Amino acid sequence: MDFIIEAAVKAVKQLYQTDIEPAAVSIQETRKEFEGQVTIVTFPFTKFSRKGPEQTGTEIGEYLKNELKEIASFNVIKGFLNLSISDEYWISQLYNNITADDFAVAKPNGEKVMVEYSSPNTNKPLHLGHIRNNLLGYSVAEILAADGYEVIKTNLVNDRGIHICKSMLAWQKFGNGETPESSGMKGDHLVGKYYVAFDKELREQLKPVLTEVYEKHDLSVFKENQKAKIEESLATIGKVKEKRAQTDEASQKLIAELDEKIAGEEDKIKEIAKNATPIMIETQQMLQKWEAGDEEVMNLWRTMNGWVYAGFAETYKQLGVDFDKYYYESNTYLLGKDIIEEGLAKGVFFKKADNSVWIDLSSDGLDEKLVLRGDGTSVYITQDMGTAQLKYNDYHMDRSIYVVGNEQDYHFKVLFLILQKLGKTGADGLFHLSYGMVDLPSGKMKSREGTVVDADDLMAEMETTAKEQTEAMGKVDAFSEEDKVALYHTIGMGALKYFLLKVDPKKRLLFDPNESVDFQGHTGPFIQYTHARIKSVLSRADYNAETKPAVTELADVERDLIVLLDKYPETVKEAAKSYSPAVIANYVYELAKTYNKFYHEKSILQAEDEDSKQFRLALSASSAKVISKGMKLLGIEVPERM
RNA sequence: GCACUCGUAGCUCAAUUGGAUAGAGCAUCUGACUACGGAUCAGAAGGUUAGGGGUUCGACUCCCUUCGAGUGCACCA
Repeated sequence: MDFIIEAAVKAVKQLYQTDIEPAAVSIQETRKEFEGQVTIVTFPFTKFSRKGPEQTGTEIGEYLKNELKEIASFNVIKGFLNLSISDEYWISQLYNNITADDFAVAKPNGEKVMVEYSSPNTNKPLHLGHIRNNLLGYSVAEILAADGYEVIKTNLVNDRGIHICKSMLAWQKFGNGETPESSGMKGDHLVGKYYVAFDKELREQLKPVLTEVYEKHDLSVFKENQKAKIEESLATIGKVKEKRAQTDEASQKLIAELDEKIAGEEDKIKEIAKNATPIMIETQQMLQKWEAGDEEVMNLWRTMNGWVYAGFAETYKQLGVDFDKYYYESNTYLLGKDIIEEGLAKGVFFKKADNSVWIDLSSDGLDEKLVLRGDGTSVYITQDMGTAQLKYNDYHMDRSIYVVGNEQDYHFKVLFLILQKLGKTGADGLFHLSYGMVDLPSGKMKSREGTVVDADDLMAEMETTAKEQTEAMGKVDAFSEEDKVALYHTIGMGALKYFLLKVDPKKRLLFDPNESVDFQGHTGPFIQYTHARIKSVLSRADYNAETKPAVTELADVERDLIVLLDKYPETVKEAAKSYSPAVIANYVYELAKTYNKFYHEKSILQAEDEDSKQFRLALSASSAKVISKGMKLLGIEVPERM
């Protein structure tokens, strides 16, 4: 609708002798209860016109109507100028733009963008939280590609570290040589099983250590600094308990607070005490061996990671996501130290007496942040600085997007700020696509309480539900077994993906495992059904896409449909700009809904005449095309029949 | 304690980024052509946008404040 904005700018200049920016023209879709398709808000112009909003609107309306042949009529209600654009214009949009093969196919914009997503740990299988991450990352990559970017999808695999050693050690101790082949388990699940086994053993071994602390008050197994921390916590617990004893039983809120405080301190002690268990000490030793390149440990590491990768590959395939480039932390965890040197030389970082390196971000409203330990070893952020540099060296991308949960907001704020202060090329193009956690009705998913929703299980359940629902309708009896299986996958995944993607990424998402994902209403299958139905109609008709039927007037639903279809390219732009698949999801739903309304109101195959029929077929074909394109941006397939 | 995020119909989500009478789906109730596919469509009911104050011609949106929920504040990753 740029031509309207342009004309409005001209109108203000002609009528009120004032130059305004195109961005200053507030333009929006006309609300359904009023006549017209495009509305200009005229309140902002009253200061130039020095007339009331109605009169200003009328004057601009008159001007536009004379100036633009596309404007058939207008009406003014309060400060809103509603423009009715001619049917001729909409019909020509359909035939000249929407039905064209290159409709909404963006020209390459010459910019490169990297999208990093998934980034799993190789010690346990993927869960629902990972699913959201993967779907978001994949979809954002698709959307950016559709907007003309060259996209590189990357996966930074967390394949090393103490947590990986935990499952390795547990397998060594309790595994009896079990393999995916011998157990029939998917590799990632098998490794996850030993991660759980480790945790169980750790809890057993923790009991005597805690007894030492709480009953015998013997802290001799701990190092000096650990001792000090435990003593501090013990002292706090003592004080809080005293206060609790004096508190009136009636003030329940205060008691709850105090109990929480005690639990918090006890957790701190537990964390420290864990390190004194034999199994944790062994794990630490294993990690040291790994870092030293010990042959036996490396072999075990390679073998078990290999199992996990095979498992992940299967999950990714089911999910329909993929990557152009894998980075492994085992290759990147030592990076970043040269950047420390660089930062020190530039005066961005400073050194403390114990040789540790820091950055002072207090002028940016943040704290001092450690970037290198006193013993010269890296911390998390050191490594991330190095990896950012590595990625840039590899691809020289203009932008880099990290799809990571919002619990790491602070980390990325700091990381990006550091890179900017270092004056790194590309630092301004960094963006943390921070998404909300997936919660259950009971709150967070907790592996210890067994409430984690496993990715593979969930996908399998979705397919089963799709199967039940479809069979109940008895519409696929003619399908081959193979086609049925494929269809159930398409529908089940469509329901799941749409359910997760229709919500604004920033917002937390509630998932109730006891309530199956819907297949009716505002859902993926609703949209898939609409597509299949259109295809069914098209297959029964002799649709001629080449000729242009002589149609000059539109029914309201027909016009609504074209207006929506016409909006698709700018919707993709908006989604790309805000990195939000939800924008696409809501648009496609609106489109499907409008098509269904049209379908019910207007007969296609029994249209009044051949021109109308061909016109409605063109509308139908275009709707199917845009539904299919939009859903593809969400990573959702649409079936021909269902 | 400090910082950040969030709070919209019973439930799950929208609201063109400050615009008109806050819209959808689910659930509830009422209807639909002997069908171009009923996983659909039409309608009813459902709201003090957590509460209070402010800025503005105009506030779900911006500012202040109270309440409630979540997350982060390691020489862990």
